[in-house]
Amino acid sequence: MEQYPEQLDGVFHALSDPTRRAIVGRLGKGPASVGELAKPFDMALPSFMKHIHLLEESGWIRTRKQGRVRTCAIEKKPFAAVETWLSEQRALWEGRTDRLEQFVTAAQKKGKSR
Amino acid sequence: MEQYPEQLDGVFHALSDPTRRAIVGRLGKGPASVGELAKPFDMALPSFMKHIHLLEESGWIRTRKQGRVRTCAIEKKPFAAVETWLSEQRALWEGRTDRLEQFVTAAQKKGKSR
DNA sequence: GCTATACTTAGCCAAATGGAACAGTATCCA
DNA sequence: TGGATACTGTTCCATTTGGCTAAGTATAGC
Repeated sequence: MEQYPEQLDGVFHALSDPTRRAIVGRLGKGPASVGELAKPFDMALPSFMKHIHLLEESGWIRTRKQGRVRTCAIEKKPFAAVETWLSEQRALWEGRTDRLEQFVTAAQKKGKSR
Repeated sequence: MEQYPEQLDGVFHALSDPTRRAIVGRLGKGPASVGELAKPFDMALPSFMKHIHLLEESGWIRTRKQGRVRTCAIEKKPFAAVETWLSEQRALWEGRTDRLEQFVTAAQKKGKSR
């Protein structure tokens, strides 16, 4: 149930940048190449790549290079980590831990598969 | 439904530090003074205060000074903001937006008041 | 009034972040 | 083979972060 705190550091830090949230948002609709992802942003590619790397290191995306194209896809585990943290907090301020398990399980069923 | 993106920057950034997550966790159990909050941390007070200020600016806590004691309490709005973002993402990858409203409403009912 | 308490303000520092430019490398296609 | 495409590696830069110390202010209590 508990997350390794250092992991959460990265998970949340990744979301603190609008470019990265946008990337996660875009990948929610399906995988895409770095080039595709970069197009909407007025930013040099190397700068953009830093965000891609950070997202990969923090676990939000996974990437695979085939030929000269690197394809990116979303990872769902971090969402669960964030949800777990949220529900732990709610459990605290509601003063009862029994709802914790309930809430997480329900949330993950909505998010369904992996 | 949409959040102002700059607000989300701060909301997530605040959570990317373990000290700040711990403070939020502690305040989930009820209000506390800066001194009380700082006790568990092996950190100079001015350093600790920076975290308090950042949490206040990002909206996670509200503080009030009475006499020489500043008391801190949790704010619940940012939780809703995070939950909204999460559910928007889920809605995306589930390919249907109709569940979005549902999920948020359900989640907020669990978090109840405020 | 004096002293201890509870922050505050100010300034310093090393490391990390988020951007840039420029020059590679590795494929793909004609 | 030769050029265009899609990254990648390297280096640079200003700003932000997260910590520190030292000194200051404002109550609270005796």
